[in-house]
Amino acid sequence: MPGASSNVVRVRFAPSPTGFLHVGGARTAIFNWLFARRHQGVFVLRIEDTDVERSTRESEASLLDDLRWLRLDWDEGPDTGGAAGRYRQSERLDEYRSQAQKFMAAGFAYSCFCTDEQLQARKEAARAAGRPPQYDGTCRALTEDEVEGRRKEGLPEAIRFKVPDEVIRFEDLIRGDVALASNTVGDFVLLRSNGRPTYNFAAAVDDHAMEITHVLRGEEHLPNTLRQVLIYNALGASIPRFGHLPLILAEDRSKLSKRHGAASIGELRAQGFLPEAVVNYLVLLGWSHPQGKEVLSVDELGKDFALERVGKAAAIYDRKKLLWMNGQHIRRKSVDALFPVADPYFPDDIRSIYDENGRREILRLLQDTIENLGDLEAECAPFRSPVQIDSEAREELTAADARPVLAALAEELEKMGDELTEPLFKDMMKTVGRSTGIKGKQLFFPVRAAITGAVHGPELAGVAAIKGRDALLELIGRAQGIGESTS
RNA sequence: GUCCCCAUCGUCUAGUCUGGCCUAGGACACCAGCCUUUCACGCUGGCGACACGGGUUCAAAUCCCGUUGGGGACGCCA
Repeated sequence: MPGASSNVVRVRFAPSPTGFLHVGGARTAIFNWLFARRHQGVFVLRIEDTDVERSTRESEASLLDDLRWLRLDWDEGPDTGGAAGRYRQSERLDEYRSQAQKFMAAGFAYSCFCTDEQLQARKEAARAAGRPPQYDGTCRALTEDEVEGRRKEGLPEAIRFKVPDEVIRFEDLIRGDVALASNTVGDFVLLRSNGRPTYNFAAAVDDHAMEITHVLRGEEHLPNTLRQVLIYNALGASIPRFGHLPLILAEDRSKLSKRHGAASIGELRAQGFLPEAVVNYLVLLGWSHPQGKEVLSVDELGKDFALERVGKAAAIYDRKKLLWMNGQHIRRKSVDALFPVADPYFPDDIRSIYDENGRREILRLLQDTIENLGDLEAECAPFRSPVQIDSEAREELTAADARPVLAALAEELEKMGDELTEPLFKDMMKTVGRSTGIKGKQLFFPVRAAITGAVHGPELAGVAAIKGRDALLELIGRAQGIGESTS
């Protein structure tokens, strides 16, 4: 595919399949995806599984799964094929090996036979002496004979890049002019002694082979960018544009990592966050809409997103605002659009009591109150069977006014046909109020307590209509029993 | 330790490039009130920041320098 260059924007998201997708990675993926969208470009998904020990196919599968859930569709990737053919680095080993050989031949790289122990010892010594713990170039000076000798001894052989002494300058899409001195890094490994490439080598070789035009990634990669540019130079290739995104930090201001609670996308999904809310929230960590809009649809984001409005300062991940954002998106959806995604979050007992229409009605009632779909579990309490009566509700049922109110309501219910609607229930309550002379909270609390088991909850008439006459009569009967036994 | 990056309300941010319109705007959270039979939703209001010190300038949140603070990177991890 080299040679097929054109002006299309090509970006990539290149996770390593060593764990779950987490908000930091997701944010990087989102920015790349949005950038591709905005420029009618190509979004490439590449799997960086060069670490044999830690990479797993399960992680890869869950990564793709989370990406799909976020609706970040890729144009080229491990499952789609594409111009580059292979999008897993483990399937591209021949590329890295042959490139490493070319570097050796051209004098850009050399063999290294240092052992882990030696490396470790020198690193500690350097640290103790207050020097940066970089590779000291021991094997750089090896003669051809010495190299041959070590090979014959069967020593493990790695290939290191001969870092030239120079200053790399480039215009970062987000941070502006960046100058990085190559003497801040030692001769780094290109090919491990097990024949696998390291991250920096594989990433640079692939970004070049896949004709990536813009590399958007977290700021922690700035030192890697230096190494990768050096490789690009050795390749004789022109470098892509780089943009280093500000980091997402945990509440304690350290880099957000797996230890920091529910920061994995999978968990957010399990808890009932909507993908559009997660995307919306994460984009706002570092980017702001030109008109200051906050609640945005994915389409709006795709239309208005631009790197120019991405800031440089790290941002702290705030779950409270994510929750608020999620509530906003839940409320924006029509019940019909929300139902398919919300339905799996109904607890099993509710599912067995109410059919699809029943659950849809419950959702309609709860849509304005919940912050995430996981709240459905708790908010469904009034609809469970049997209804649990909490202590506050119990107190209401033993109040003096409870007995006449409940009796009158039961009487009204007995008189009606079987179709109980919200307006009908409201009328009944009016009638009960008139006949008993009780009004306001004294009128409503006992009824609420009897039919929902709590003094707080969704709109009473709505609950009543969903439950229906027979269930109501039964609940009232039970409540009357409680009122009498305790009074 | 060395190198690099960053710096506006507790948090996300607008404003900074192109100094004056900034007695610094919005959002989350928090507090109060309203709405409501309740909780929530919603609405209204309140609290709350230009890290500090020097310059430059008629004028600085905005430009420059320093200090402090925070973060990241220094792997045969990515």
